Amino acid sequence: MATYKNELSNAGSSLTCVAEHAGVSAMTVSRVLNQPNKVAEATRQKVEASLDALGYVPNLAANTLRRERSGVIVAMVPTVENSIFSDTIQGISDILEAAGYQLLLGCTSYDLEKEEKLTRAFLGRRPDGIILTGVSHTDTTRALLKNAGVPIVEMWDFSDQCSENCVGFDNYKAGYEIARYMLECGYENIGLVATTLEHEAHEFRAAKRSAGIYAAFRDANRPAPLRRNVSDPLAIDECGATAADFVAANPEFDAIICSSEVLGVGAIKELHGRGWQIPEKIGVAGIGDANIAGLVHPGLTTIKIPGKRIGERSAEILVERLRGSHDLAIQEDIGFQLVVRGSTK
Amino acid sequence: MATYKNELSNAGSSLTCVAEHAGVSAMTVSRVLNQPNKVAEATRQKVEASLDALGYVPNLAANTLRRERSGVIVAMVPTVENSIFSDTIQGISDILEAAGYQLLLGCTSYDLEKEEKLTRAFLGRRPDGIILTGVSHTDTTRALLKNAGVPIVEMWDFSDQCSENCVGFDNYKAGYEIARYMLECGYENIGLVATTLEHEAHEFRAAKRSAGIYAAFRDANRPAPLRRNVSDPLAIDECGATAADFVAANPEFDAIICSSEVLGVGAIKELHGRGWQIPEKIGVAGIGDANIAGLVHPGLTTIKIPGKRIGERSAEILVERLRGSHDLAIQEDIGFQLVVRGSTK
DNA sequence: GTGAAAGCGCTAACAC
DNA sequence: GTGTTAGCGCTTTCAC
Repeated sequence: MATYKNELSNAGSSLTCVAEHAGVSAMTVSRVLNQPNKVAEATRQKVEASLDALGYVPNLAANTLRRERSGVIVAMVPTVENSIFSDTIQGISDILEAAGYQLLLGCTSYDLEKEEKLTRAFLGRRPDGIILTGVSHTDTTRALLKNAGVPIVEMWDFSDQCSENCVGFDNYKAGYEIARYMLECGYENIGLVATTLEHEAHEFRAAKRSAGIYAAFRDANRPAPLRRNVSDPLAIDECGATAADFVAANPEFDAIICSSEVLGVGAIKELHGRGWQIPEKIGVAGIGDANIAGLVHPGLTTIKIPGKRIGERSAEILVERLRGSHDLAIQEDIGFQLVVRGSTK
Repeated sequence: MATYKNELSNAGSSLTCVAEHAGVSAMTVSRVLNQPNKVAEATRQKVEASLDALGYVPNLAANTLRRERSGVIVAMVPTVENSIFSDTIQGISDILEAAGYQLLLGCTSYDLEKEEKLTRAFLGRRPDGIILTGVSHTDTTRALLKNAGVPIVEMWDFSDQCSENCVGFDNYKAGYEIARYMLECGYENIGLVATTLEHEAHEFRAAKRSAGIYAAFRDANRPAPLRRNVSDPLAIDECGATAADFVAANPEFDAIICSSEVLGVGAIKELHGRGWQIPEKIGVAGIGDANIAGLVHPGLTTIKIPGKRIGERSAEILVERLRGSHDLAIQEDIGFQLVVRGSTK
């Protein structure tokens, strides 16, 4: 005897329930959902009424199992708490939603081991595609991804030697550019405040930016800048204190380059608080312009990275790939932009 | 004949493949994965070797289908681009990860219709729980949720009459508190700059905050403040311009209350830029302290909302509920905090 | 235009 | 301790 659930509990309401309710077969209901034009008008209306009456919600787990296609895209970013990647996530989300995909978001905390763990866990969902931040991953992560045969996009970095899809900017050039600008401004004694994340591997994006900074000094025939590292690059007050202490300890400095937006803004706030004149007494530059560089006074001279665009393009490329429009890996340099504000003269 | 895939493509590698490779039944492999102590040591090692050799990744779609439990929690927030909800998401993510759940994130753009759409789509994944922002939803959304029988938590608002789990703060009180503070400061002519989102329903959180503000004026026997609305409450420059124009048009103002952090910060920047002395000439207050209120100069006097805590508790309560520890709905008032900075005297 | 059968990968329930 | 059977909800294939 029929056992379809009534309107008060669709928790188990299946195609079969709807089929019984409408007096047709499950297949017909499935067709109404997926290829309605292959169903007679009268049948369709009958089925749609039952669909409504039972409050049917398709079970996408069954769908995934049968179709070997989940409609899920995984994206992993280093942090979601800080706003660095907020607009990237928004960009990804917008594109995926329009294309009918759902977003499974992971947060790696800048930790490749955690990225590996998440990759393993997420692959269980049989995602149709994966967006990763950066081009550095553990060997196991790479193996897992390759093994799974899922198309991937690496974002927020750029390398034309990459075999994967890759959307971002050249972190080395970004570092080079801000340093070049500061040197051309005529600053004589520039200090560098940077994160320590880069100890891991030279592939890291922060390490690339530092490398670019050093290269600009070399090309200008200047000695490498004195450097101080911050331990928690997202803690703005701590960053500011470190930067200000660094300046205080090196009276010859006329400027500092900070390797991130948070660092730069923290430095401006703290130096300002301690009575240093910016930019007269000390110039400050940063890298990154997500949402706070323009708020402090004076504003932070920095490198603007089009995060939303990176997210959008990453998702777009993945979607195109899934539609089969592209077979070759795409490497896309989104570029960046020098933004000069009041923190430099 | 056996057809298990080799190491280069696990795309289809199933329990059965692993079982054949190890010379056992699929059930035994399943046991090694789920209840290893019920398997003989020797068998276990053999199976684990095969698991490794084939790079087996469990298919969670099949798991979900069979177990009627997906291990997925859905969370929906109004925006992911602005940092308002960033730490809430981080809080949710931290707790869920520790509890072994995956997070499916949705962004409603402050739109209840979109929330309904997303709800429908996400329910297809058979999530084990759902976290929603606010207590206002369309009737259909409510019906869908009820019908699905999924435990839910509503966050970022608080109502002790709510039949659902609810974690947040009293938006009305938050509005009341900032207005009360400004009145007690001795400001005589206060303007109100607010968002227009509240046109929808009086349930909306922004509308509640406004209602609280008006109530504070009434309780102080003051007439309702003059008010101006901003159209895009997330566009900081536009917000600032609107606020500054409002002040310029009403020379009698000695202070303004802004209904959000972005508004408040935008106002300070723009007023400062136009040469208004803050707080001497004009006081500025806001609501919200996600990450920028303390960066402008002077800092914004505002209401700090513990977003991360809200996210953590929301996820915790959901997880407890899923473990069966609680049956009754929990309403938890996380509270808020008045933060006085330089923008008020 | 519609339906019946089979099977995606997994595990609960029951043998042995 | 291990294997067999059945079925979760869906769609592909083929039959009518």
